[in-house]
Amino acid sequence: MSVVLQIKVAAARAIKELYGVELQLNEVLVNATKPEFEGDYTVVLFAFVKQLKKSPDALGQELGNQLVQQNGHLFSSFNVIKGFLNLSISAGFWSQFVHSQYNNTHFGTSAANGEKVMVEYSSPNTNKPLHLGHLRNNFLGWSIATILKSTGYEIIKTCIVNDRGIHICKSMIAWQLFSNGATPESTGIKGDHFVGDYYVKFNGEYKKQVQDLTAGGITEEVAEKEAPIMKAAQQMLIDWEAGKPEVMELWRNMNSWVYEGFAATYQRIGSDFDKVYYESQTYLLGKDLVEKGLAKGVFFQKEDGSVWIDLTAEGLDEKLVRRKDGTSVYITQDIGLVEQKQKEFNASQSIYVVGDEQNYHFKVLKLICQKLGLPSADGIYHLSYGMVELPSGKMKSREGTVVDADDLVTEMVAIAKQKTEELGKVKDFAPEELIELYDIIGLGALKFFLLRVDPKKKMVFNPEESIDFHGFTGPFIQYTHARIKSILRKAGGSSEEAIVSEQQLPLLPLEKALAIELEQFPAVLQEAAREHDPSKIAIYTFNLAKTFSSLYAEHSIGNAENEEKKQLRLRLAQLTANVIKKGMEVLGIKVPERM
RNA sequence: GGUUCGGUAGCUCAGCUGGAUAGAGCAACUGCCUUCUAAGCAGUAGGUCAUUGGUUCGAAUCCAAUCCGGAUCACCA
Repeated sequence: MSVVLQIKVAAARAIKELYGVELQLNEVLVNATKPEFEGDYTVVLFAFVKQLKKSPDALGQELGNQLVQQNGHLFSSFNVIKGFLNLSISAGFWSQFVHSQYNNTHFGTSAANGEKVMVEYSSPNTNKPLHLGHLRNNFLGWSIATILKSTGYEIIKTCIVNDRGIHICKSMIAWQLFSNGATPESTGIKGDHFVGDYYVKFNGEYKKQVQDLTAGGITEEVAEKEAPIMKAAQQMLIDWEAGKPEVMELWRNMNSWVYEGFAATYQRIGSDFDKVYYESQTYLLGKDLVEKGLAKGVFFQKEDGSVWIDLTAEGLDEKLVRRKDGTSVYITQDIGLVEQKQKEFNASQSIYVVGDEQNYHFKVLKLICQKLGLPSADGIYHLSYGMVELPSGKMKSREGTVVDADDLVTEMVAIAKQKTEELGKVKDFAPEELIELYDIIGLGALKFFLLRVDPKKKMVFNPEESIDFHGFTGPFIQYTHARIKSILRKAGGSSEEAIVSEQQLPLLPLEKALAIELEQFPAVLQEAAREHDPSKIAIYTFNLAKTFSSLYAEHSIGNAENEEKKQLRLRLAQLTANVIKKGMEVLGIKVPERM
């Protein structure tokens, strides 16, 4: 049980005993004490003043006395200022905490709770390579899955690949027209980029054809429909749906090139999936659910035969679920996939990591599933995240302002190499160790940069300024970890025999600050899991590293004043390294032993 | 227009279940490497928390209105 929780419990009990008033734990407000005052944690009393008909000062004195008397192991003293009861936690408590946890590499994590959660993320299109937006998605998805895993959930990571539709046909047509049979192998271009190039070529040619047609006096609207290359793409989609052999073969070929490219990128950035769904195999799902919905009266049919759901009572619109020609729409597939996942995995929660532009879609999806009575409907959770924008605004593929994922990763690793070489601290590393280190640092900087921001918020990436390696960054935290490891190596680790004197030495302010922060890690991890928010971990881990750095600069750890201090500090350092490692691990970031 | 998310230091962001004098990082400036890694530490400077009103012991935080910006409201996916 965390210290904050212990304080709440103790305070609620004391108030009950003193005044006979029963309080809920969440009615007791406990904050960290401001540095200018004496104490570690503060109970805010104003809320009780009216209810208990006591002055804040009298209440504080009585409550403080009661708490210290009854919880001598926890509290050493208290003071009351205005309506704030400042409590000092006893030095013995913190030492005991450090000495009991320093070697616990699972500190903060929870045992399996038997609950199963699906996390769907990444969801690429097979007509273009991954870009910066996908990176945010992948890092978020992987991280939230790992956070949930470390708090006791069983995780199934999934990905739905958008491998069919008109956009795929566009790249296919362009390849037929312009490639002369070129392949990734023959050109040496990574498969996903190779196919993406033909998608771009399609758009270039399409634009040209529309211009030519409008120059001939046709309106733009008609020209867009009549452009031969667009008609060819549409015909190809029809042929694909009909299963025409040569189209299918081309489709399979081009997709296999893309998958090869994706696999390399995923491997590089550390994304992986337990189950991959392909839209080509799921796009017909959900058709029977339309019938079921009609029978249940959840859906209704219009005169032209199209099928709808009326969500006006929920403040939304009428939403189409089947076209008049009998083909299904996007959301119908998604409903079908909800049912499919439920059959396969029967998870209690299903998290979709998808951009906030689809907020409305997921609201509708969940509502429809609930109305259809699908058992997993209530477990649908849209982890909605904001776009990554450039200083000039949104990234636009048409304007060539998309930041490519592979390029960015390569650049980050190159910068990591350059900075490391400038510092010249790892000259004794073997070549392959250096390559690994540059990867760890470059990717660490990138992942931390994208995960340190609240997922809900859109964020800005400026390609002109490279991502920082100082301050609130991944490399700073990695560096802190490497320093601790260096100390521990030199000290030969802390000894197994704890040296704890009878009368606890008071902790120095920085030692105590570090202990307090370390003790909060399990609660932070829980909170990040509950709120689906990795940035909580990023911020916490950074602050922890900062506190350690202050201690490091102020007090010697390996050569402390005496043996007891030395053991305490070594163990504080070791616990800090463990927590940094775990915190970074759930963000998908590795920490080096040296850098 | 409806719905919805946001607006905090020059820049990027914390803080938002109401609590003490609003915090970091970057950029700027000042110190600190003959003792554990200076990718660091200590410090200075930088704020009308978009605006107005309300709720109350107390508001960046809650409510209302207004202004600004994004997303969305497809027989696209």
